[in-house]
Amino acid sequence: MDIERRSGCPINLTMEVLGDRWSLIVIRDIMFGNRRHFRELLNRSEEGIASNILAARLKRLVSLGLITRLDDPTHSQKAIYSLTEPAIQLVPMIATIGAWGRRHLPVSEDLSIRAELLEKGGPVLWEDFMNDLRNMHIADPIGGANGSVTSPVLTDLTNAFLDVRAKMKRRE
Amino acid sequence: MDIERRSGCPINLTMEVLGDRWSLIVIRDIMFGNRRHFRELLNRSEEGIASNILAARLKRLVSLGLITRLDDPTHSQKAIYSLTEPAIQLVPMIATIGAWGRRHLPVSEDLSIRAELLEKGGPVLWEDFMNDLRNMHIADPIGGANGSVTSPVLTDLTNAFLDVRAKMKRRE
DNA sequence: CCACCTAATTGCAATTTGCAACTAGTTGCG
DNA sequence: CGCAACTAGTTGCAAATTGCAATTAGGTGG
Repeated sequence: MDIERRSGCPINLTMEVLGDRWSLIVIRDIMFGNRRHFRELLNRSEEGIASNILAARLKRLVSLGLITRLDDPTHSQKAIYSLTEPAIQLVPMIATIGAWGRRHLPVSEDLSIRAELLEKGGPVLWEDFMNDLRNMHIADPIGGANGSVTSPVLTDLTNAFLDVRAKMKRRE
Repeated sequence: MDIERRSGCPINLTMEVLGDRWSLIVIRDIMFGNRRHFRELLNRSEEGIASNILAARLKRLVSLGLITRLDDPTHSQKAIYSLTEPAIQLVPMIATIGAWGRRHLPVSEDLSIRAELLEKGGPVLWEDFMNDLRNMHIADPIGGANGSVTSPVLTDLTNAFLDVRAKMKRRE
């Protein structure tokens, strides 16, 4: 698969790659939710992606070099989706997007705590996170998928999210 | 107009607002090209936007509060489109998007020089640019549109772009 | 007064999206 | 073995969106 290349502008080309309603959502779930299998991405999606759309986006992202597809040794039909280096380098962009959305759009408290921490952590935290992601997606994608390789940064973000969600539940 | 609100995640909401092929392109042209009228946006577009798409996007961006539409006093049919504060705060996001695109996609030399300077300038330059944009779009949108209020940062970016483009022409 | 400029709108074909059902095969458990 | 549940998708179809070309309705300037 190839992009259209309406112009050589970096903004335009990035929008041609990621400028649809689902591509960045899929990358976000792989990156922050560590969803590494089709079913995880499908069933645990906040936004309720349809299976055909998910399949099409995964295929497209693989062909664009943003994710890789690897056979899961524990199940001959299972595939492990992992981020590539270009996708990992989206961390600063995703952090900036999250910071803008949190400030200007009607976000919910639980789903925006990670964006808040990511913004507060700044480039130093982003670099740590990117190094964690390299370990879980490039150095050892199988270990990253089955939980034997973890990310300290992601653990902190996830715990903060679960804390806020629990707090919200108690308030109900 | 309202967004769909599939979920309260900041990434998702931002993609619901800007996650299509044209919205950010239009904002980019207003912001970096200072295209403030319909015809300028239509005819001087690198990517060749169609008039119906441009009209629909302008209407949508106005209703989402990212741009304003003001009657041009020099021509009763002309409208001046200006950025609002939320759109001006997209500068860091656009800079980060441009930096990623420049690094990972087949950009052209002329159209990526601004992204390079914006990345090199960092948050300090972004703040200067945002203050310039406030002068040209919020404090005095008419002056900003007719050229009597200008932006030093934008002048530098534009000159660098024209230099590179001239250099490329000479090499042909 | 007429050509050109202004911001769109309209008609229509092609593409994309979204939903629901379905496929084809694998695995775990009794 | 036998069967339910799980795996990654595919298929069919209606609805919405996009993109192109032509057109509209009025305004301006010589």
